[in-house]
Amino acid sequence: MAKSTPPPGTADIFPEEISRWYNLEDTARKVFSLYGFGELRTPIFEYTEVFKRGLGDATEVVQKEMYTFEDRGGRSMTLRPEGTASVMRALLNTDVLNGNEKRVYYIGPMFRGERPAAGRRRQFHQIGVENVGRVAPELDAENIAMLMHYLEELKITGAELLINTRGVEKDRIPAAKMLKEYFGASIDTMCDDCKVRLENNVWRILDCKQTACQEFIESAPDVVECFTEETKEYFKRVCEILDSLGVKYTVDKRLVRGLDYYVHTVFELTHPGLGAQNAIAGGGRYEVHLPQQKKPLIGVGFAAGLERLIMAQEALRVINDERLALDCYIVSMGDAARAKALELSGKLRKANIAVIAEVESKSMKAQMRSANRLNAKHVVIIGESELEDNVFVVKNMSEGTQETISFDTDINEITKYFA
RNA sequence: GUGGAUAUAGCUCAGUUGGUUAGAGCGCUUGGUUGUGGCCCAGGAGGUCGCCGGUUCAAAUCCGGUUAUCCACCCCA
Repeated sequence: MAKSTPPPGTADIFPEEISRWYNLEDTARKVFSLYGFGELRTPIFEYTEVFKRGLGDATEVVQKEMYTFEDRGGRSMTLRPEGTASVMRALLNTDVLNGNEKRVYYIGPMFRGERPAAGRRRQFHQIGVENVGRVAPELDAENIAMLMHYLEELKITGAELLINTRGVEKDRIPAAKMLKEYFGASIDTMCDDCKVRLENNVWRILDCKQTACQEFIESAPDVVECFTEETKEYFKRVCEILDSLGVKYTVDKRLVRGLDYYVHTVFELTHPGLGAQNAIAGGGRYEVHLPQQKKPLIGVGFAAGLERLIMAQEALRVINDERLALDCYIVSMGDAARAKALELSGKLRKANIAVIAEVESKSMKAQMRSANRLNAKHVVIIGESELEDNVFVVKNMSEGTQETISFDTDINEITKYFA
């Protein structure tokens, strides 16, 4: 069949389902602004280096999921696979490097060349926030609290929050060494992915789901033991603040996350209503290195997947089906009446009344059915007799009542009939 | 990249061990007294059964290939 399907992993979003999206976006704007965040819109593609450096060369995302292409000048560009790197690149133009705090959020499409599955698209949409420029456990905790606040407003209940600490660079050197020694002893019996990870990203082994690797991961030494007291204290403070804010969480020592820029607090929010791809949001504290920058940009943030938030809402039967509100549908009989209908529709729209005028010569019954199908609140009827008297009829569809109005009536007066 | 499932009307799906003009519900459309919607009733339109090839007197049905979609692995939002 010659149906037209969009490219794999992409989807058209039709007017009937768009109110879900408005809801997620409007709620985000409302909640995030309560915490002093403003929207930042960055380009949808960047120099490839921004992501390579920003996310880390060894990450899965950079290695095999990016949509990279050459522009006409032969420069390597990449469709953004996530939002943080672009935001940091943009903020270089501000004074964040001097210790000034910036609070921004973004909403938009992201692109990863993965095999589509439930809750996983190649073009998907994220809402993310970044609190950049300062390091404080209070901010890590507030970031998580804001995410929970957002979810609450979306009526998404039953989500599980997992948190962990990744330490900072100086904590990781001894920790990575320890893990390497530990896993090195049994790497021969572990999965192929882990063999690679042992060399370029030992931490990710802790995240491995292969059954063959489980027994080794279970009894792996606790990396936190290698962390400095300062780092441990930082995480403890984050947990304490979350407790005081009444945020429920579970510490998961195996939570690593896939991007290299994370330090200190990392977290993931999962929901049982989603299937295998059950993370609806994730984030943490980060240090992002950008091309030609000596100092990394520091911040804390999260990103939530809009498609997944919608899946969670649907699983919870959160109703959100505002239909297109049509104030008026104009039924006309004959060419002369139709001309009058178009004239009237123009006037009504300028008075902020949403109007559709029927343009086909259908029977009145058919036109009335159309009005009903479109959920019109009122119907204007213009037939031959109305034309003769220079009037039109306004019918209130829910009441079933109707009134006759002269075309000469002042528009402000006419408007009242559509209230 | 690897595995599994599916592919019939705009949508959701039936279609028996191959057998005449391929079905239902919803939707769409026309009408049910001249110009009034929803409910109800009666008609109507709409499908090269994903595509290509094979087996057969005969294929939506069996076989092979191909493409697409979905699900899972993986990874993450």
